[in-house]
Amino acid sequence: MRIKLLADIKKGMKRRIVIEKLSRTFSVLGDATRIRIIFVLLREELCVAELSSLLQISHSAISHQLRALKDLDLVKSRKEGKKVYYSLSDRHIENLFNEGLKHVLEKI
Amino acid sequence: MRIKLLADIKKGMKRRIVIEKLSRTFSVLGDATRIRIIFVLLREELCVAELSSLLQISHSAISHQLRALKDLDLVKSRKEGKKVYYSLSDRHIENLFNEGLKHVLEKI
DNA sequence: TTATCATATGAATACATGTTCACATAATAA
DNA sequence: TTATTATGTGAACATGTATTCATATGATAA
Repeated sequence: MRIKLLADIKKGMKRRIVIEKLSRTFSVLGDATRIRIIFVLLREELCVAELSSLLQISHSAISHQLRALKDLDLVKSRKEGKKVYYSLSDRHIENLFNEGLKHVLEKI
Repeated sequence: MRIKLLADIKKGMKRRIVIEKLSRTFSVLGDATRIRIIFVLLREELCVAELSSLLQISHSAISHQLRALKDLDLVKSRKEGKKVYYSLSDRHIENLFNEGLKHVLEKI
C-alpha cells in the first residue's frame, strides 16, 4: 500500500456534511418517478394535478415526491389560488441531468 | 389544466429505458460510501485494500460497493498480480460530481 | 503440493424508501 | 356557513438496499 499517497488523499477528502448532502442529492435523483418529474419540469412549471395527469401517478404520490425534491432544493413552488406550481430551483439541475444523460446514452 | 401543453410535453418524454438507466445511475451515486469511493478515485486509481484503509470500511463492503459502481459503468478495474486496481470509467463522472457539488455548496 | 494474500460473493439482518389509503389543510365558490 | 377543489401528510405495507459474516475464488510464494 502506498501509505504516503493515501495520507495525501486523506487530507483532500471532503467534509462529512458535504458528502452527506451530495449523496442525499444524488439519492433523491435516483428514482424513476422523480426523474420523470424533473424531466417535465425542465420544459415548464407545472401544478400537482398536471404532473399527476401527465405521469399517470396519484396526486398523493406526486405530492410526496415533490416534497422530497423540495427538501433537497431541487424544486421550488409558487402558489396561485388553490394551485401550487412547481419548477426547478436552479440551472445546475439541468447540467446535472445533461451530464447524467451523456453517461447513460454512451453505454446503452 | 393546460391539455395542449401537456400533450406536447408528453411527446418529448424520454423512453422508459433511458429513465430507468438514468435513475439507477443517480441511485448508485446516492450513497455516502460510494460517493467517498468516487471522490478518492478522482485523485488516483486504488486497489481494494487501499480503499478499505483510506475509508475505514471492510474489504467486503468496499468490494460490494465497487461491484455496484462497476455494474453501472461508473468505475473500471485492472488486475495487477493479486491486486485489482479501480478507477473511474470516464470523464463524465467528474463533471457530474462537480455539478452536484456546485448545487450542494450553494445551499449550505 | 500447501500456505498465504487479495478480492469476490451469497445469505442474513437491519434499515431505508415508495406507494397507497385515509384524512387533514387551504383556498375558493355557493 | 357549507361544499368543492387542490394539495399536503401520517401510518402502514411492501420492496429495496448496505453491511456483516462466512466462505469461495484466484494469484503468488514456499
